[in-house]
Amino acid sequence: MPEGPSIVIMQEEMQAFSGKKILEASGTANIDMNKLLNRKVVAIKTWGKHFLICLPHLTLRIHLLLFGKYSIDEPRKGKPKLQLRFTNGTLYFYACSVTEIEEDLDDVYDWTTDLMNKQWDPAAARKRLRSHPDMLLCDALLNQDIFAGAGNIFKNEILFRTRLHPLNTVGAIPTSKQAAIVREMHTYAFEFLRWKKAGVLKKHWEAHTKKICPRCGIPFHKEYLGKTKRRTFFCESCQIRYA
DNA sequence: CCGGTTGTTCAGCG
DNA sequence: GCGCTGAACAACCG
Repeated sequence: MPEGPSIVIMQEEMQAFSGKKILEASGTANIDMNKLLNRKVVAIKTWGKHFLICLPHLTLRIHLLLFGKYSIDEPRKGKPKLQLRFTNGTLYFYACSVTEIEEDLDDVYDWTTDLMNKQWDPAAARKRLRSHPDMLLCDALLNQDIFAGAGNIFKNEILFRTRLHPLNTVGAIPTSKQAAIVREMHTYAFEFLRWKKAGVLKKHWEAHTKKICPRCGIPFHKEYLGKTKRRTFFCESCQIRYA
């Protein structure tokens, strides 16, 4: 579930609870459930992979990590980390991280970094990318300070679309390629959203989990690369290595 | 049925 | 203090 577009879908599914009062709060998360009682959800927001339930002067930050799941009205097996009952239904969150944010969200989050946000700023993203010349592309494309909401699927698909080898450093590639990464990231984010909603996301993968390059037909490499050591699928022939 | 993973944080170590 | 490694979390798919 966890990449940015999936969190936007979750937000849409839970939007009916915005404006509602918490009648019951429980779960294994290490927060004080009592203080949530009778408080009104003033907004539900997202930033990258962060799902934000805003109460007056307090925000619950839910991160699904790798395995997290949620449901509405239908409890799953296992103990929820957080369960919130409202007049119009109950929200369940499993295997996730739940933390509290006391500060003003605008002081915590740079909304221009979030691929899914209206305030997404490609020029600012190019600048942030450029500021890490020694970072490998396979790490940069997962960096939430540069591309909030991007995940491993994004990384593999964008590197393939831009014909860039994952082991290039940011500084080694042309400025035009840096711009192409930023552009494709944003384009793919909304394709991901559309395809995920339609249940056809996997069908559109060109690189992620693939064994053969769809462009030239030779076998993909599958390696765990970079500081992030995440699965990377790439074509040694089609994806250019500058340095 | 087991192995692997759309992710992040933190403890422990050198 | 730094960077690196591994653990922890714990659900589902193939």
